[in-house]
Amino acid sequence: MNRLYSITELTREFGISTRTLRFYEDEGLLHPERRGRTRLYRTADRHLIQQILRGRRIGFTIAEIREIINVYKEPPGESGQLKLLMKRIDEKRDDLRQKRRDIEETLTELDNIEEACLTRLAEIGVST
Amino acid sequence: MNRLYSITELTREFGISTRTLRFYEDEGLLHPERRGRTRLYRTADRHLIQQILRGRRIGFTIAEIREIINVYKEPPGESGQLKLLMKRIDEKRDDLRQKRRDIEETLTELDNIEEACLTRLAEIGVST
DNA sequence: GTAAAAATTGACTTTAACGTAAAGGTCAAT
DNA sequence: ATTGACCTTTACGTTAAAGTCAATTTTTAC
Repeated sequence: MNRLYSITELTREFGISTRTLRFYEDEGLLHPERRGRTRLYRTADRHLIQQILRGRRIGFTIAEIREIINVYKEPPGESGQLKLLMKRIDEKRDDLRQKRRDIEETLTELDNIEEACLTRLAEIGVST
Repeated sequence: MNRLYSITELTREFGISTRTLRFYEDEGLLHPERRGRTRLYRTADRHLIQQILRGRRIGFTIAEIREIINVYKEPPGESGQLKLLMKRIDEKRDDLRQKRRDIEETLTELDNIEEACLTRLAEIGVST
């Protein structure tokens, strides 16, 4: 399954625009091949896009996403750099854990609101 | 404990700027009292700010936060409105669940990267 | 081989969520 | 009465992440 994807094929699959994919390319997140001037995306690119979108959904900036990608591509070799990276990772992790707590709380809150809605509907006498 | 808070007191507590609090007020999220021209925040306002910041952390827009606040203030009385609201809530919930999955995955990923860092450090021969 | 559909680049625009700067009012302490 | 710490409003600036538009190619379909 090492087929090639066109840009619109991917925009449809992921619900994003061509502008977005080119923007990510300009930002150095993607490097699709070219046949002439036309972009051709491989499976690896597809995976990268999934990661990028996942990062985007949880509020990472392009710069942060690029940083993670780059770490995968070439992890730092020097011990100072490695330690710094680990510190940054720890911070990010705390961030994400806080976010997860926020989400739990908000989910509970939404449950409560919905409950109240149902009660209200019952009062009004509407069958759900 | 129904004391009053000044604007800077709250900015310090929450690590935000006065600009931000005034902005939230302009956006109709907060309505602190006034003594003369000076804003005075009550405990209820403090709680609201916490909710606002929580919403912000998980990526809600001001409009979405305002919407939630307003639902609390005056839940819709008409059945059509209620049903619409419930639909919106369901969507938001799906959103948040997706986000939670994204966070879990990313946390795992960060663990892996950190692991790799530790391995690398050991190779280099640095004692952590 | 030609027309329509799809892709390209480049430049300009937009939106949200504040930041920042100007220009000053208030009040307590020195 | 001056300093310093806070407070105010108004208004323009900034940044990230695309959206939009126009003017070309390029590809695909017939």
